[in-house]
Amino acid sequence: MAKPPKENSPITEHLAYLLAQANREINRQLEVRLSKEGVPVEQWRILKVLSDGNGHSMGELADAVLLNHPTLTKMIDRMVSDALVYRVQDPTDRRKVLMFVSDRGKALSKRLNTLAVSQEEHIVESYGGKSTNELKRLLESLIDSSN
Amino acid sequence: MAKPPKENSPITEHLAYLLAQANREINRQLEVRLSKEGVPVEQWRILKVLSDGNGHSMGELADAVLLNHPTLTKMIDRMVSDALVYRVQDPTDRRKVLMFVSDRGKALSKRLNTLAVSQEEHIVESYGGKSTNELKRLLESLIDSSN
DNA sequence: CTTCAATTCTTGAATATTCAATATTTTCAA
DNA sequence: TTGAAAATATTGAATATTCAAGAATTGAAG
Repeated sequence: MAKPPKENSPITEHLAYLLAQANREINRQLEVRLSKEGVPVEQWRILKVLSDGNGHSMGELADAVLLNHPTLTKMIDRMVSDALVYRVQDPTDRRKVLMFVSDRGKALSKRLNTLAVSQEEHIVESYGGKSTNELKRLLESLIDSSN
Repeated sequence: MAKPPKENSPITEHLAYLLAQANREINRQLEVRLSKEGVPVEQWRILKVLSDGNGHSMGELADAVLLNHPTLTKMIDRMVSDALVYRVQDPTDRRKVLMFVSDRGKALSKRLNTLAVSQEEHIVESYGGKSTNELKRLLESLIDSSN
């Protein structure tokens, strides 16, 4: 039952490749939707994570939104300029910076979520709800098994 | 049965996010393996695709290896310097450039494949052969349904 | 306590990617 | 057959990402 690809089998049989391809495609579609608000996918992730209203440290946030620390720092700089988020020094550990979403950021986040949800609805339509749920379940457990 | 995320559900319930997360994780693992040969994942893809021995145009290749044209051009420049691949102008359509893999490139490709296969074997061990195959099948059909 | 190592975030330089424009060749309609 | 439009690949400038180093704070061992 276990069938890793053979040495000479096409690249399209590698899990790593299929994941990259699927991710690229879905990400591109999402990008198109979000471009209505002129915002990259990463900013949607950031706003979504911060929208729980709690402060999140840069380290936490970087993990959650799948960005390296320096990349996140620079993206947050831009978002601060756009008044979408703001920094507060963590009073209990002054090495840390806690990020919060502004009202403006919350409003944008809401609009972005609508767009993201509508994308997923579109996927569910063409791909099927059952497949979508199975795929999600399998991805979650792959991620779990990789830690 | 169809359950797209609600507006306020966590980002971890979005297919787009799960794909990005899984891809990031698996890609990172592969990167570690391939670093033994000092080669980025994209070069593995390129060498693998070219290893069928046929000439592939830059356009074809860019699609196959999931890179934009200019990015591919520059990566190929490096690989030409490293004598892994070479360019030939397509005699039947001189707008096109056909890429071929050199002997040195073939040898490297073989070693890279061993590493990539061993990664997938490792995934199969911890994640299970059944899950791996199901996941691959679902990813393939997601990709199909997105065209 | 004090000092040294670890943690957290940011910065700057090096590197890579992307966007828009260019050059070349082919296609095809008039 | 000619000339305009489309297709293909590359280039250069603008942008973004990454790597390595730095600054500030905390933790913890002696």
